[in-house]
Amino acid sequence: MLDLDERKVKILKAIIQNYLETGEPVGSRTISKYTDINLSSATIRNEMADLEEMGYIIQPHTSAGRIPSDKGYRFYVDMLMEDKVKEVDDMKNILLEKADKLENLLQQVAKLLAVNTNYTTMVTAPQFKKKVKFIQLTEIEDNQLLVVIVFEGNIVRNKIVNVTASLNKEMVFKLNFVLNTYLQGLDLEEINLPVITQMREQAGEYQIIINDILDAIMKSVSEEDDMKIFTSGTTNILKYPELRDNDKATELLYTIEEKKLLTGILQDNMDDDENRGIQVYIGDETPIETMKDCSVVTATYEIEEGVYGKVGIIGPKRMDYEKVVSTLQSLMMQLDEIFKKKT
Amino acid sequence: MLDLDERKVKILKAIIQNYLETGEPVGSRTISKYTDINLSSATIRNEMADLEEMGYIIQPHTSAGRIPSDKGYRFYVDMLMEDKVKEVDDMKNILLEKADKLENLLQQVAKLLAVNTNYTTMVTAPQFKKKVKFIQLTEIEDNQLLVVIVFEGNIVRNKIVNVTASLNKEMVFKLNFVLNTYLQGLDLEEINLPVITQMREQAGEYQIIINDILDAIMKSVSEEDDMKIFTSGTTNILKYPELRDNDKATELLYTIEEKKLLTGILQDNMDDDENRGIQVYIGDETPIETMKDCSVVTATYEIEEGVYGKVGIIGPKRMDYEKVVSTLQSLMMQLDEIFKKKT
DNA sequence: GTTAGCACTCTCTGCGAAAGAGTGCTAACA
DNA sequence: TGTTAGCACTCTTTCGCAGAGAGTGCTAAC
Repeated sequence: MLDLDERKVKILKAIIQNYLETGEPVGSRTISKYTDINLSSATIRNEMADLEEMGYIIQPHTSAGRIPSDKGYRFYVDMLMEDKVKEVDDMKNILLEKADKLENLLQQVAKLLAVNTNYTTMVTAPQFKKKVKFIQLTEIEDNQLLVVIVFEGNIVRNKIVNVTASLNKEMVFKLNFVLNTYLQGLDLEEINLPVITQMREQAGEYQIIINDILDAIMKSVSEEDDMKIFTSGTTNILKYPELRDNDKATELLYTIEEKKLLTGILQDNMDDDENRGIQVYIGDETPIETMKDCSVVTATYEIEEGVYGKVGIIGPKRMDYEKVVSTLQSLMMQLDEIFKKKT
Repeated sequence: MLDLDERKVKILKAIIQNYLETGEPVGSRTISKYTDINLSSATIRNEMADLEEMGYIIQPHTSAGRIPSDKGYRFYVDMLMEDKVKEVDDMKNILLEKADKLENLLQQVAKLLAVNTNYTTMVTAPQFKKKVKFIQLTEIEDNQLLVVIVFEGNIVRNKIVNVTASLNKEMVFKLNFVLNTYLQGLDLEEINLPVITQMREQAGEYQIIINDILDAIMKSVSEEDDMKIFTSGTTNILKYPELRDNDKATELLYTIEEKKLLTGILQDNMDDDENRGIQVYIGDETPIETMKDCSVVTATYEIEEGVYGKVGIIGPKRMDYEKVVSTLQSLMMQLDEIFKKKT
């Protein structure tokens, strides 16, 4: 990687930056004229030939300028990017105003990011810890039970359960008591057969219902758990001619609509401690086939100790990495503040 | 409208059907050869000239065949369509399996329809009656209150409220009692100042919290109420060359992504009794500007007495109206069954 | 090591010719 | 009088080709 002398680096940087702006292949003349590198186009040409041989840039055809290769972008992202510390519009206020419910907040985050960056964005809901805080049963009809479950972190889920037996207050009271006694503080994984058997015994005559309720609990979690992903700015993709072409755009849009297909890149290595920062996937580096012509930048946010979600931005390979990265950094900080305040 | 003799009608129908299939302008020769109308192309040409003059068909340019005008489509939809009573794949079973929660069910409906028709689909959540069935407060932290509201029709909403005062069991109990006494059975519109004042008086020292809670109730309704719309098959639009072109596709996709923009066509005249059936909007007839080159077919479903939602299908003007209409009809019947069973 | 110069390559644009499709009109036919 | 065959005409689409433009690689000179 360090086989580049200073001049080559300068030229490479100039090529990439120019290409990021224009999206057109960059010729030697452009570099020699419009940068502070005072060399003739011929010299630049020689250097460019070298850079191409080394794989940092590519010539679409013989008589065109050069465009960065994936390797070139990689080098740029790793070594050349300057930290634009410019404070991005602070979104915090807008976010706090609009969003009281987590879902809405995340949707808003996606939208704000999309508007700010002009790329497509995606946000996953955090994978909350499934520790039961308490459970509350309420009778709503003679044979219908409303089950409200509050998990650690104040995640609330509710579900209506139809029971076969006819209900009465005593029964509901007892069930409430039993359920809470046994399940409070338990992780979902900890609700195993021994616990269930014990509860059954305690419940006495009502034990048939216990099953129904446990079912509901499990379902209500796994259901939402199948990865809620919020997206925004889908159509931004069509703003970039290199993606708009052919059927690539269609495939891409389809991938984004079928949100499940995005998990590949958003779930990727959430547990790996190293990958908590900002990650950049360039072209082929992406785990998602249909995004081979794109770059994706992801970041991890933390809602509270140990509860993570991800934010991602999808754009053309020539995306404005600096802006995207700094915007994400800024966003992460602001989200941190929001969540800390909330707790 | 009845200025068309039988032969003209036959020819018009042939033109439209052919165009629906191919998407290409239809020439006189095609009609004379590939239909059971035994006339020479010359005769057909004469008739076509007439039809054009009357506004049913259009010539994109002098030496091209004819394509239907909006008026032509309208005539076709109103007069010529045959009821394909063919039973469409019964979706009921798939639906019942997959969807226990209303939201999921509606999302599934959208998806199924999209897959079945190859068009873009949208489904609105039903506008439920906002009659309070009961309210339940639970203390989850020292200064946090979980408010669960169940509305008529077993729609459940929950919200966490931060209160300034520190809570205790007595307080929560009393508030629960007061709220339920006063609000049960009330429509949200009926919660007016007198009621609120009375409640305040009853609540005594806790009256500050009452406001917070009422706020939460109102918010939790209006929030979800801002029209949940589910869409699916967005990218299907790109399958039709006449829409794929230019920036029209982009605009369309944008309209669909910004689901709020769809309310124009989905909320339209829900109260009008006449419009409960299946409605077809052709080209300019649509209330949504960006869909001028599309046709939209909507249908109204009824979840229970007086609670309606809409289903819509967006496609090119040359959409397969017969199939779409019959699919929707079949879907409506199946939804009816599902909802009746549920209640 | 740098640069000027030049031949070379490739793409893009515009243009005209040719092909193809379909029409409208006229004249003949039943 | 309605239907049809025939033909000239119009318009689009396709193709090839020439010329312009952009950029290169190489060579030779500085």
